[in-house]
Amino acid sequence: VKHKDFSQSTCPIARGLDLVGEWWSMMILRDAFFGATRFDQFQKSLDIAPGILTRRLATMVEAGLLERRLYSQKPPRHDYVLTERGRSFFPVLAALSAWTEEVLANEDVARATIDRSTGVAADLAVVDRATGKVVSFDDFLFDGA
Amino acid sequence: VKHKDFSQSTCPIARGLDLVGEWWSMMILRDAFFGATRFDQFQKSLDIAPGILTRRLATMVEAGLLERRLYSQKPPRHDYVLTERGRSFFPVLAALSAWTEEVLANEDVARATIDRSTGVAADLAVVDRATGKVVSFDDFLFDGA
DNA sequence: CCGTATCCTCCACGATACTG
DNA sequence: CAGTATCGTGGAGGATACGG
Repeated sequence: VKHKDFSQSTCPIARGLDLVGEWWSMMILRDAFFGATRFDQFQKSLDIAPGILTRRLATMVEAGLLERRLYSQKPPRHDYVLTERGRSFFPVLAALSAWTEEVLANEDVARATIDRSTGVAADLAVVDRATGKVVSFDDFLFDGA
Repeated sequence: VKHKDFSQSTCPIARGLDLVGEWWSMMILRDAFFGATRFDQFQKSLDIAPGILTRRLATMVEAGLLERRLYSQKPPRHDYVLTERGRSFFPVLAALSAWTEEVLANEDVARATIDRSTGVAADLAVVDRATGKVVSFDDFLFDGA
């Protein structure tokens, strides 16, 4: 029996984490956004055990984030390419990356060690498409109340 | 010895996940954004075991996302309130929430089960503050290349 | 080069009982 | 109400060997 199963949850955050919440998933997506498609590209870049990479790749294909595309008949070889759904996850990763950089900017030690080239964006904001307004926690509070 | 320790990683995504990557962390943040501050508010809302809630709360305080604030001397009682760092995580959660709703909008069964009130935003976009442009994967590709 | 198979470890999480 | 204490488990992740 699975510990956490939120595939039936009504909360979009829980459902989202159900799809990409495993630790390596986001890292694999990051590499995919950077152009990786081959098994060993992911493997070397992430320094991940091959067995667990196989598993993560499989669940992500199942979740519709990646597509397994045959590029060689014999021996059978596959590319793992982002689906539309996977590509649409980009803003989330960008937001996370931007948040971390913002947070670490205040820590002297961390600043020197952060490699911006592995980040995806510098300074991001989330806006409401309808109004064009920046979505902040304070706005959220007002709207919600 | 810890399995995954990316506190020294140079990748902002890995570092970010190191701070909020545990499954319940984001759910706790969600509740905090919705106004929860007391132990049992989180506990009942999330239906989480008290022991693990204690641990998650402690690590999140340690990570600087929450602040433990004494509101009663005897017996000693605490509020868990968002720090500035915690509040600044809001856009990430908003982006994740928006992504999930977008993804599930195409699934008939899911559509009926999603409760928008537990999401944080209807239709969001992530933009670059400097240019005001919407951040998409395709733009990223062009900029990167 | 692209994985699969196997075995192992550890810790996040679950359940429950209990206390000031 | 606001937790602490204890015990148990499954699965994510690790290491390595092997195969087409």
